[in-house]
Amino acid sequence: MEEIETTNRAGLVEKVADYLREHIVMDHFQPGQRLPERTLADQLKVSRTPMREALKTLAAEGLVVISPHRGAVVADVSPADIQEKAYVLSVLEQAAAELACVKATDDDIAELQALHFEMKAAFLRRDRQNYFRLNQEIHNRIVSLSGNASLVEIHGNLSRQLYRVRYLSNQKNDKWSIAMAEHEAIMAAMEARDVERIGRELRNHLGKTWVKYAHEESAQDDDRIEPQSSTEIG
Amino acid sequence: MEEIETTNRAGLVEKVADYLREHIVMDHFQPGQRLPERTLADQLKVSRTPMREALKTLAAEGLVVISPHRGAVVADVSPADIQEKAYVLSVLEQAAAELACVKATDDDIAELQALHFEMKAAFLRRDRQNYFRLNQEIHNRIVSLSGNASLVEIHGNLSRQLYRVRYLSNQKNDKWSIAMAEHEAIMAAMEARDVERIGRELRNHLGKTWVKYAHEESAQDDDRIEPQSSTEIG
DNA sequence: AGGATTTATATGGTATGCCATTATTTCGAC
DNA sequence: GTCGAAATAATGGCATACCATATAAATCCT
Repeated sequence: MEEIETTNRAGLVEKVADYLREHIVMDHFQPGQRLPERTLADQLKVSRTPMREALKTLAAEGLVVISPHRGAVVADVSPADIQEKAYVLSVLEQAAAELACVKATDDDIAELQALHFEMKAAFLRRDRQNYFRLNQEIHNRIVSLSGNASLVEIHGNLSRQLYRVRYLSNQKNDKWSIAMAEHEAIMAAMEARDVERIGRELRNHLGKTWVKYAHEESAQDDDRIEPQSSTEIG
Repeated sequence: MEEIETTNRAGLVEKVADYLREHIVMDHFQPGQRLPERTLADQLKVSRTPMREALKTLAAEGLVVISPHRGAVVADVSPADIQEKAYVLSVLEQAAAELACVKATDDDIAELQALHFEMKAAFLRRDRQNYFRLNQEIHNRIVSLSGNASLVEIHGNLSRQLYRVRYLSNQKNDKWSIAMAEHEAIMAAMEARDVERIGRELRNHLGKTWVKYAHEESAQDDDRIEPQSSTEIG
């Protein structure tokens, strides 16, 4: 069933980490669920060592929690945790947007707008999948345009920790139009290179779109994106 | 010479990580220096496994960089890196201070002021050691008072990454009085619970005190704090 | 003599075995 | 019958041996 290519074992821990991350993020492992290294290692046909290191990596990313002599469990992100992390994320994205607003080239902004219109297309088609993906890409792109590597890295980590709840939220969020309007405003501010305004819009946009949907999760189990990870990893 | 207590081996990786972190942060390992796991493990009388995991932990914290099949080296924090990280740190501390300004109890603020006056005492005595320690503690305390665990954690990581340069900067910084004045202003804003003002003051305070001292490091090797880690670890 | 190729050595990556700790289950006593 | 204690099973922590790769050095060819 689940197996990882046995030849070319270089970077095994990365593959295992990616695999586990995908499954955690896609909510195939419930929060609080134990991740016994021996069992998982056997299932993936790898030894315990890369599994241990992969779990440690995910622990550093905040997706799992490792307790001494207790092992690893999927991080249980409480509603309070989600709000806290979401707040930090909004702070980081605001800072990033302000930097990007100044440093981005016209081409960068053009590309951003292209993505924005792609997303709008997905929005009009009620294509949740692509809407979600493009939304993510736009936010990540803005952070990248800040030109601050540290900011990019920290934002990425935090974003991953919130990926699951954001994904689940997107599945049931009926306030697409509001989010779209906010995105329009953000893009306009970026185009006008209005630092003050983009900060305000971004801060306003985040923190209210999907936070309140926290922990209504697992309400429906159908219509999920299949991780495809077994094929990607092998 | 360097050895770790053989009994009570619970949490060995933490001890090893603490040991290495201390030495890196105290600049006993130069940036770019290789950290061969086998050699270090032998020196510390531990096996490679906890050493590997400790290095992985430090890599996650950004203190070392691990390249595939190349091993771990002490992270070389370039001046550009320092500025980037320092900027993110200032953003985080500003956000934290704004939260703390609202959420802190009167007792919290009183304790903060007590620390502030202790620091002022150290300042008047030209006691760099305690001035530095108290300064650190005050900043960390403010972040704690934000009540945002995620913010505390991320700030802590980033702060550790900058500890070395901040420490070295403190050794030669002759602009103590300016920093002190800024601290006074921050405390005043906190006491007045003026969110707007504390954000401004904090943002102003950080980013100019020690950033420009980046990478003038290793100018003097005397008058350092000895890590004391061999005794702490054992 | 200089450069390239090959080989040797050092170092990281992975697998596995043993030991310590913890959780669970069962048996006994109240 | 229930609560507690002890034993056993399950799991993580650590050590070590083996394998793959990269870097270096040395030798050979040009």
